[in-house]
This record gives sequence, structure tokens and C-alpha cells, in this order.
Amino acid sequence: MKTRRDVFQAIADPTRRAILTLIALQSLTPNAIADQFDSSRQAISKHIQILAECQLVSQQTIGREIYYQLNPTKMKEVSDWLAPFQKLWEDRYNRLDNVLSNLKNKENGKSEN
Amino acid sequence: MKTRRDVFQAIADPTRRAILTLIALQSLTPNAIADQFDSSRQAISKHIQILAECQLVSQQTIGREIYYQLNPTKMKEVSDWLAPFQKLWEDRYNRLDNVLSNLKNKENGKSEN
DNA sequence: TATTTGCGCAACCAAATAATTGCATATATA
DNA sequence: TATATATGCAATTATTTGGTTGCGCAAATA
Repeated sequence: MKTRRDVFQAIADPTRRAILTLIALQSLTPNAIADQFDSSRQAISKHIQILAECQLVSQQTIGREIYYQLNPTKMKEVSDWLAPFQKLWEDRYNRLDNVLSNLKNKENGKSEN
Repeated sequence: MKTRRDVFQAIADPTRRAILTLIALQSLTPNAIADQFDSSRQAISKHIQILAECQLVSQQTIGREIYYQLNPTKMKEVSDWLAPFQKLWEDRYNRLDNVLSNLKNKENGKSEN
């Protein structure tokens, strides 16, 4: 198994994103989490495992219950990857348009489709 | 095909993230993009298609070449999802710890594993 | 102690994904 | 016009994924 288990792959699934949102408010057990979804306990448990593997959640055992909590630090990794792009969507006059204009100028008079 | 094609799923793949980084600097053709990777042109082309499907990139045809450019606005969607979590990783005294402490207090004297 | 509950683990299955190969089409170029 | 180039599209395949079912174990409860 290669099992590329990184943060980006983990948050690709909508159920897992919902789980993260859910436990951001408070730590919950697998059963408590599963109650919030239509999926089975085992299905949710697998999602939690994936989140745990890439350290998006941590766990704390109390008796026979396991409370899963969000690890916000790991969430930050996604934000860090996005940061360089941020100025692009903030700046309406970004340079991407200019690059394309230049390319079109080079083609000037050749084809106009 | 169900084909859940959203931004989160699109950026889950490391090659696609690399493509986004690449074209953030300047618009490029599929061949120019493929040159930067070990993957075949078709493989890259498929990744570009996926990025285009969820509007992370837009295209502009010039002659027989197609220039793909980043659509930063769509990137922002990921950032928007992350925003609510931001204060959690910025605040070292976040309330998640408190929630867990409360749960442990309820269990006080019962089990201590 | 006997039973119920909470949970993880392993096997299995259908669907989705990533990549390859081959082909078609439109635009350049000789 | 004939050929080369840039690209998309379709079919195929191996791998990954998300989910189910069944089991076992430890902790709580009757």
C-alpha cells in the first residue's frame, strides 16, 4: 500500500470536512460523531482514522470512550499552502491577465479565433 | 459516474497542486506544463481537465495552442472554508482543551487510564 | 458474574481515480 | 498540398477509496 495520507487528501472528502467542523466545537466520541451522519459507525470510524493518520485529529481515551479533538495546527498547513495565492484573489488587477495579453500580442495579426 | 468534482478533491492531488503553483506565475499550454513533470502529456492533460471542471483554471485558445491560467477566485473557496478554524490555530488557549477537561472531571474517580 | 456497550480491526465489495494507449481534429509549416 | 504539431477524446487497466459486515476485546452495567 502506498497510502498517500496527507492533509489535502484528508479534507477532500465532504464527510471528513463535516467531522472536522463538528469536533472543532467540542471533542466527541466516534458514536457521537456517527449520530450526526447517515453513515454507519464503522464508516465514520474509518474517516476518523484517516483524519488521525494525518494528525488532523488527536484522541484521548476516557474509560472505554475515545474523545477525538481537532488539531488546528495541522489545519494551518492547508492555509500555509494557500497563502501565496491569496494576493492573487485579493488583487483584481493581477498580472495573469497581462501575461495572457502579451501572448496574444505576439500572435497579433496571425489568427483571431 | 457520480464524479464528485469539487475544489477540495481537485487540490487533493499533489500534481494538480503543483500545476496550480506553476500557472500562478504565468499561463501555460498543456505541453509546457507537462514538460515540468515526469508524467505524460495525457496524464497532465487529464489533471488540467479536472482543474478546469471545477473552475480552478480557465483557458484561452490562441491558434492551436490553449493557454491555461489560474482562477484565484476559486482558490478562495478553500480559504473561506478554513477561515472559521483560523482562530483556533492562532489562539494557543483555545477552548478545545477545556471541553476535554470537563469531560474528564465528570469521570473523576471512576477510571484513570 | 453475565450482559451490554463502545470501539477497533480485518475481510470484502462496488465505485471512483489515475494513468496508458490509440485515435481524431484543427492549426501551423515545409 | 503534404507533413508536423498541439490538443482533446475514448477505451482500457491497475489502484485507491468509501462503505459494509462480522468479529473480538475491554469497560461499564445489571
